[in-house]
Amino acid sequence: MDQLKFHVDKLRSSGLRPTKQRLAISKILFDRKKTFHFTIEKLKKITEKESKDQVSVATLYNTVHAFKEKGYLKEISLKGNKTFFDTNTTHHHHFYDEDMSQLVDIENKNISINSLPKTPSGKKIKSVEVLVKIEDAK
Amino acid sequence: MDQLKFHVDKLRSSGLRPTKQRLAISKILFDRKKTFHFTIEKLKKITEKESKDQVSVATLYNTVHAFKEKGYLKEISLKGNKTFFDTNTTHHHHFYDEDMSQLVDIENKNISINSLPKTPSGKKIKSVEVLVKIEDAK
DNA sequence: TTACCTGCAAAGAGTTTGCAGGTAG
DNA sequence: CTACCTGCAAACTCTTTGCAGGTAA
Repeated sequence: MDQLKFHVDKLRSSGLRPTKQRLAISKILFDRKKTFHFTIEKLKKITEKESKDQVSVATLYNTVHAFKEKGYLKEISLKGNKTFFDTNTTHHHHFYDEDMSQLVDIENKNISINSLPKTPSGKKIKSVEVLVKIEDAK
Repeated sequence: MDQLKFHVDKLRSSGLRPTKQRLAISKILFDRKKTFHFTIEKLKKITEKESKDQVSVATLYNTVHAFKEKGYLKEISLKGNKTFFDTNTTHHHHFYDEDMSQLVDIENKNISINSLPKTPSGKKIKSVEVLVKIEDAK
């Protein structure tokens, strides 16, 4: 069962033991071909539907945060109360549909920035994130 | 007293009566030459220092939100628990120093984006926001 | 066994809301 | 006067933490 090993390794390398609940979370997050954008609330609903074992919010939070620390997940800069995570950890950007509260990836190669002002002294650039907000066409 | 009229008008046009507390808030926000970035918490500390009248959080929230609805303030897309507002309502971008939790404006003309991917069908672009995260140079 | 993990529930942090007394028009 | 506004505190939402019983190694 190589698929299982994949998830066990993700958990162990994040400093977590592979328990039933955590394996269920790992499968939901990483057994997909396309990028997955989610909030803890959304992830909770999916575990309730897809996993036979109950998963508490405490476990969701500590597992997601461990994955994020390890770099397997990225947190997205968005205003609002809820925190969004992204399984696409490459350098990329987003469309954000506020009406639908939905994110769509924009590949980095599809955006290019011509010029940037000088960085404040003593500082260096850590990342450049572009957020394109969209709405229904009139 | 033209300065007073300026603030009274800002409040009235936002659908609010000009009370002592609200005038104090308006002065703190708009009597400045430079852009002001703030959270409700920061604004509360300033009112405690600069205004002789006490201002409750309820008043801070409803006044700031009315200004935002009217377009006198802009909410900034940033991850995290606290909501950031900006007195610069023009189309512009930001440097964000996460260590200092501090924002610096980048004028729109100082950034140019070469290409954008096609917008999802049935949608149109509402805004394009660039966030440049910075950190201490090594 | 031992150390870590679980669900639960309580605690925190930021924001919003309900209310009784106060103020602008 | 009337409608709106105030401060206070309670309520809400999302997230974090403490704990007693359970599980991986």
